[in-house]
Amino acid sequence: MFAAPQPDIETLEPCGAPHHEDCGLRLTLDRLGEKWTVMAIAELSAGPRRYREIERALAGVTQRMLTLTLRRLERDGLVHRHVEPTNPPSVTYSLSRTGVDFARLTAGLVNWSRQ
Amino acid sequence: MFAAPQPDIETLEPCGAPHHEDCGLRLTLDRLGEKWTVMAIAELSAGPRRYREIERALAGVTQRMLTLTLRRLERDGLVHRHVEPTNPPSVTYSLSRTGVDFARLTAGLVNWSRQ
DNA sequence: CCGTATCCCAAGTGATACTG
DNA sequence: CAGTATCACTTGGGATACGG
Repeated sequence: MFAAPQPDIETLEPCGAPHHEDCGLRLTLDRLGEKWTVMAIAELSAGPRRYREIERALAGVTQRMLTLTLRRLERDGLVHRHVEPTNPPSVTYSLSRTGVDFARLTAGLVNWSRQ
Repeated sequence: MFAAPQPDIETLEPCGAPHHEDCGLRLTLDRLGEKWTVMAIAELSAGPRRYREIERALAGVTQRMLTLTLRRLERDGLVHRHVEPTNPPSVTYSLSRTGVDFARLTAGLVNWSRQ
């Protein structure tokens, strides 16, 4: 994952404490709480996408938020960003191995949320 | 679950749009993003707990945030709140059926976050 | 097409004090 | 014991405009 190792669920308690805010679980949860992350991952789980394609798929997202979301995902190793230096430029995003795992995880959330 | 039905992952896109903010997935994700929710659920997954016990388990939580968290979980049907009208009062929280399901789901998140 | 740069507001959270 | 009531702060996110 993208951060430090973490105890199991029986000793989960201190994870929210000030001195534990950088733990892996917290990073995961914070990410899930971000407004556009899961939808971006879902869209990319269907295959590589260009910036504009993702923008269209995520109805209502602003360019600012989409860029922020994708950059964070890239920083954390969940997506790859490939730039084709044409004019105008062409940028393609795709899931990394970790990103695919994450997508599987969130698919479980999606299903659970339906019933 | 605690809200409206939802399309599957292939048609997930509009879920973040203004007119879809009340969908089940969004509610689930927002809840996961809340700071103390998952830890409270984890603590309760080990058995019923009194207010003070949860407070001690969630190192760093304020009374305000703990109450807010538990009230939201109760409102959404994930935990039960049982008041024993003694003096001083004794209040016990426990997971509902749905809460147990939710705990299982988050356990997956915990494991994934560890590596 | 693919972004950056500002400005601004509302929500989530924390600190602290008080109470039946 | 199990909360409420305020206040103050920080951050995420939206609106808008501009740029290579």
